[in-house]
Amino acid sequence: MNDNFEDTDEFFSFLTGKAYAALGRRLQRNLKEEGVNITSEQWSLLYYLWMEEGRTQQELACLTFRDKPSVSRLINNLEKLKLVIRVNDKEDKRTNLIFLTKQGRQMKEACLRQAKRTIDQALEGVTREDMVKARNTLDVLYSNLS
Amino acid sequence: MNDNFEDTDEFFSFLTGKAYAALGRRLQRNLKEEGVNITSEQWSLLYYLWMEEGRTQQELACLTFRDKPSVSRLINNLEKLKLVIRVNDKEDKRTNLIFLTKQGRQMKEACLRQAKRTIDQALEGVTREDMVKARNTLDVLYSNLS
DNA sequence: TTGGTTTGTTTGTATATACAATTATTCTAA
DNA sequence: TTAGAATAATTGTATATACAAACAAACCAA
Repeated sequence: MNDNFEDTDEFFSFLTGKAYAALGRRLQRNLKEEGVNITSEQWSLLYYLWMEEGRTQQELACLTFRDKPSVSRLINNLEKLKLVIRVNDKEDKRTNLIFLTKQGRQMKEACLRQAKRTIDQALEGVTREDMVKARNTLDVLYSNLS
Repeated sequence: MNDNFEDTDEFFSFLTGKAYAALGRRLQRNLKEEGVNITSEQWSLLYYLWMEEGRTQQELACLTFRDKPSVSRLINNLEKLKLVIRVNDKEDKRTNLIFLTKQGRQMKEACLRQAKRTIDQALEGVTREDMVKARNTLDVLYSNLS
């Protein structure tokens, strides 16, 4: 990279997270159309539970790149919505295992369908190659900063 | 894009915004090292004021891709920190023009320096070409969703 | 000129996030 | 076996965000 400050503008306008934010808003909107009222953040946590239940909050924090308090509070909200339950682990009482409720499990189909739809909308005109490349660049960036 | 759900995983893990979040955290940390205690969000708003003062909140909202309430509250906080002031426009009393205080103006150098440093840290091992490509991909994505 | 619309900002309300400190449980090493 | 370290989760506090609704000023058309 060269040294002038114009890069600052360039860089931050590309990485302001606007694409990410727009994607989250669209996902939420698409879910709403399907009658599902959850946030994109809640979606991302549920996603890993649809893949496999009984994870710890710690695991969910790792998977979703959040800190533990954030996950704790996300789960509070998901519990209020009756989509998940905390089950205190009998083996290790410090740990909560997070399970889907029946209602949470039933949403899976519709939610994955809307996620797919959101992605299709987002990626119109983007080749798979470009998408993978961008992903890799962002991954390098993330690991540089971690 | 093909149709299987594995893409969902791939896609969302790349676009969880983790790179963006990590960048913001690092910027904030770097600023703190320099003795500047502002958030990365506050930085991004100040950035456009360092380039040109006297902008309206509306303009700042556009430039930073935030909604108007978000900008209003960001400015509340920046006012508390004595870094900016609202000046009610005499031509159009609906409008506030946002100016830097002396203190806000003095931070420019240090803040831009730390931004540059943050970017250098983030982009280690990333070619300019890859960075521009990723940026373009994200821009397409954003415009698809807007 | 006046009444309806548009525009710029703020307020209300809910969610999400970070960081630091705390609590509760488990592990571990003397 | 027990005291101190490590681990899982929660709480406190502050910031940022979205969406909807409210408010005030300005514009505009009949």
